[in-house]
Amino acid sequence: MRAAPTILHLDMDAFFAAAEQAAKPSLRGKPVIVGGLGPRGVVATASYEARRFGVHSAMPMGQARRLAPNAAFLVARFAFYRSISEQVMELLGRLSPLVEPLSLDEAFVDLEAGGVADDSASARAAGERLRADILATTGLTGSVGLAGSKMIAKIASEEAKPDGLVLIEPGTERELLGPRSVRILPGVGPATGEHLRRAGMTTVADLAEAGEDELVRLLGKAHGASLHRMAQGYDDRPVVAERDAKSVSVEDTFDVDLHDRVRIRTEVERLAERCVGRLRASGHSGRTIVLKVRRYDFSTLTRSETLRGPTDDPVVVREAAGRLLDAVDTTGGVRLLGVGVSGLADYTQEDLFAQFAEAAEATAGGRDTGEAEAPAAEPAASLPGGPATTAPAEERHWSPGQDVRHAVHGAGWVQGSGVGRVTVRFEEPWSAPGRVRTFAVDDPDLEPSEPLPLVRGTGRGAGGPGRAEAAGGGAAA
DNA sequence: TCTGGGGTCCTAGGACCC
DNA sequence: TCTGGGGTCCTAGGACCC
Repeated sequence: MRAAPTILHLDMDAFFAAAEQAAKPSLRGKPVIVGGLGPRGVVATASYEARRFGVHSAMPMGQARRLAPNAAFLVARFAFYRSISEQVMELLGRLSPLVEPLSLDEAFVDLEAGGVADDSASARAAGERLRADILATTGLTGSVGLAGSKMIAKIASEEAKPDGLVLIEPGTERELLGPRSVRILPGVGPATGEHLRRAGMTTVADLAEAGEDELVRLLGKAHGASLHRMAQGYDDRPVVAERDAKSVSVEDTFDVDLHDRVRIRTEVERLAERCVGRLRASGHSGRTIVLKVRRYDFSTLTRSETLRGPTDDPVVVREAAGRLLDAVDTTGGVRLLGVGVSGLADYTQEDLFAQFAEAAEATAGGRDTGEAEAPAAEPAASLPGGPATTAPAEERHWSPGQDVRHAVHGAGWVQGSGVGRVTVRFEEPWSAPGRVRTFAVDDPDLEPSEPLPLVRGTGRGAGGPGRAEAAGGGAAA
């Protein structure tokens, strides 16, 4: 809590969808929906045009298709969004050493710590300059909230959307919050909201008038106490630059439920190896292995096992996950499987002794030479997001939204594919809306390519044009 | 075409220890 | 020995967030 509104919250507007519109001129001004395109996909982000049809984040894709059948439906390209995010975060870093990213498209910045603002006027100026810089660098708009606390800054940026800035003068928090729904407070979701409603509290003012004792009785110690403070407009959480990861996990929802026990085991092992790949990439090892199973009826359970010491050995994690699976009843079918590791330790501080003991124990049954094979064993999953990570090598798969390059027609993106054909629109971020052409899916002139930068000249970020990775050449026979 | 994937934090009970 | 109380670790589940 401070006397000047020097805590800034940035929230990029409809980030994934806006990035796609910036990359694809023909989609500007049109409804765009980004998310999982499979039979069980959900919406990650809907453009403002799509929101007018009632489409929103976390909505099942099937429902989104019914509401907005003419929208462009695109697969999420996380590597691309990450490259834009890095450019934005770098701009934030110029304002202050205290930047706390919350996700790819959202962050808090402590302007006071950066020495760029110490009152309302200077804070507003810094916020407006930031918005202009983001637009110039990425071609995208972001909304800014400024306030004396994190909570209020976040509420302010929400209020500012889209493409705006809202500053809330310290001292006016309570009158601002009072009449609003309890749901605007961070930490009040559907369940807590319903809980409070049944207790007769629907507005923040209701909450503020309730005693702390009552809220604690209703919601538990931590939640009740924190809500009591938030409702008064009181929030003194600092902006924290680096927070260590606490867990790493991967999960897959299958297009159809899995019944075959052997297949289920194979998938768990694959997930374990992917999880370790991510764990190692982050420079960690971990002690607790978690298996997650969602059944046909959406009921979800987790089983965990804590090892004697941290590990980043794929064999150890795979075998632990396998043991956990042994104790789970999967009759009726499995919709989702996940494997996670928590209790993270710095890779460099890893207790090799414990790891050896653990490996020896887990191996009792028959792993041969231990260490040597482990690291290189499974280079497979090359980081999240890459559309083709799970695609079989033989048959080329074209995802809607994917960037491609054609030997004759140049840069474009996949609009759709089916029955042996793929439709490509040829345009670039800075070009006019382009033309559509159709090819055979195995056309040797067509290859996947890297995203182009959104703003011409700022060559950084998206990896630059040209480099295609055409695994093994297009003539897959 | 009914429900993703990656996280965080909290609670509660039991085991175990002092 | 009729019975306490606190602290920590582990496990499972739930709410919430983007």
